[in-house]
Amino acid sequence: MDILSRNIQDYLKHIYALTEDGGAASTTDLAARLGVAPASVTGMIQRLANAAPPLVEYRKHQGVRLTPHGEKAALEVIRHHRLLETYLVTMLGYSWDTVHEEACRLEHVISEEFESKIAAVLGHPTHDPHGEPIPNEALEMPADQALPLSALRPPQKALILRVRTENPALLRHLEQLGLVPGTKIQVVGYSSFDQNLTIHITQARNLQHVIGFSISSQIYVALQSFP
Amino acid sequence: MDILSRNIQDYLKHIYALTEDGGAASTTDLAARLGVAPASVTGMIQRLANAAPPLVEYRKHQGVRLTPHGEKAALEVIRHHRLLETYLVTMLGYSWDTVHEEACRLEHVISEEFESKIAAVLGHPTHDPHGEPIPNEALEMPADQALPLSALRPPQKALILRVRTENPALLRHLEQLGLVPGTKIQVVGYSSFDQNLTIHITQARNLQHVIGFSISSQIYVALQSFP
DNA sequence: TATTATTTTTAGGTAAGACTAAATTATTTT
DNA sequence: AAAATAATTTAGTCTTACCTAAAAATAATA
Repeated sequence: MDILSRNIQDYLKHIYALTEDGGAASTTDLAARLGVAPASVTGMIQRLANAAPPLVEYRKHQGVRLTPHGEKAALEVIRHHRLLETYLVTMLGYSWDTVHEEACRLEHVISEEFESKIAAVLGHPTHDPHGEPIPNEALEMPADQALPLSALRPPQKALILRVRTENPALLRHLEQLGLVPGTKIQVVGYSSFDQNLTIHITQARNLQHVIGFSISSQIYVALQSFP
Repeated sequence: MDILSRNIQDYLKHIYALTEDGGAASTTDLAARLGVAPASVTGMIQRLANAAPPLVEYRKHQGVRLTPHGEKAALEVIRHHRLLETYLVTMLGYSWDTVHEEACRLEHVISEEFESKIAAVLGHPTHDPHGEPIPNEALEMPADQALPLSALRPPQKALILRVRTENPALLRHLEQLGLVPGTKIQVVGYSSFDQNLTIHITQARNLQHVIGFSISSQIYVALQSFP
């Protein structure tokens, strides 16, 4: 298992995402993300677990996690992806809702030389245009204490760190609302019935939006100490 | 045959190169270029000829040429490749002997949006770093009356237009000699025994090199009218 | 025309995925 | 605890997209 196919790289990338919280990734979740049948996932997982060296740790019915080897491979792909997104937006004028697709294709083919050259041109960025952290050259993920906006309650204040979605329509919507990384907000309302949050954008005088859980759970923020 | 595999794209690219002179491309030549057995080429050629629409015109034992459809596909790949080479050298500091490999991988995955964005950033270049013409957006190849340096005899003068090789070692060698696109030269010697040419570099006072046929036949020039 | 070189055919192989259907195992609910 | 539901795995197939070696056919050349 010397060179990993694009497909395998994608599996690893998604397993990484599903296990970031510390748990294991289930067959079904992986299948849903990858758009294939659960049985296909089991098959691939078995291949990954039996590879030398093993890329995942797998016990039947318990889900998978990445081995150190698998994690390294996943981080390599993720670094490629996020550097590419940053490059495309910064240097080629891509909009943040269209970069994902292009980066998904390029991430599997660029060389280490390409990676290091765009990293240098960009000044070794630590976050991509969506605010996602970019693993450094040693593949260490910059840590931050982000929590989902959906966890906040009035009158908490926060700084938007990242937007965890690739849905182009949603990204355009968020951009319109001004809910992008770097924006300072205050939660001014919460409805326990539908979990809607009312968000006030600190910088703008009269800007206020009501957003549902499916949106607020995808926006990650850092709490601002309340004076 | 809606989306063409990388492999097919490579076949088309090489068929294009082998038929630029007007002739047909032979199975053996193609096999040699692609690094596969002749039988494999025959098989693939038949697939390409039977595709809808057909990508090549093929009669047994007569070699292949591209159909208009196949040519269009080939030019698309070639445009990608040459724009990428130009971009990598100009914007990311690649050296002209290392770009080829990177471009070969990227050429198959970039979108039309990517293509048009780098073309714009570069100011719609007509030639790549090796002097090879870049098809324009309409996939028309810029014409020029280049002829191989090996065809010149003393005391003809010429301008180097392009260097038709991807061999990194040879490219480095040529760069050292100063035999790069844009250089003005004069042929000051010819040996009919070994076909060696003695080349004087016009701009430099005392620079003179003796080069063999295997090199001079890969350098393409435009004749300069002799005053 | 005989020989050589090239090309094509034949027959078969591999690797990477994906799929369905049936069987098994876990988890809930009654 | 038994039954029902949900999730997972097995087993067996299929497709695609190549590749190859050896034999046969064709074309080119001495």
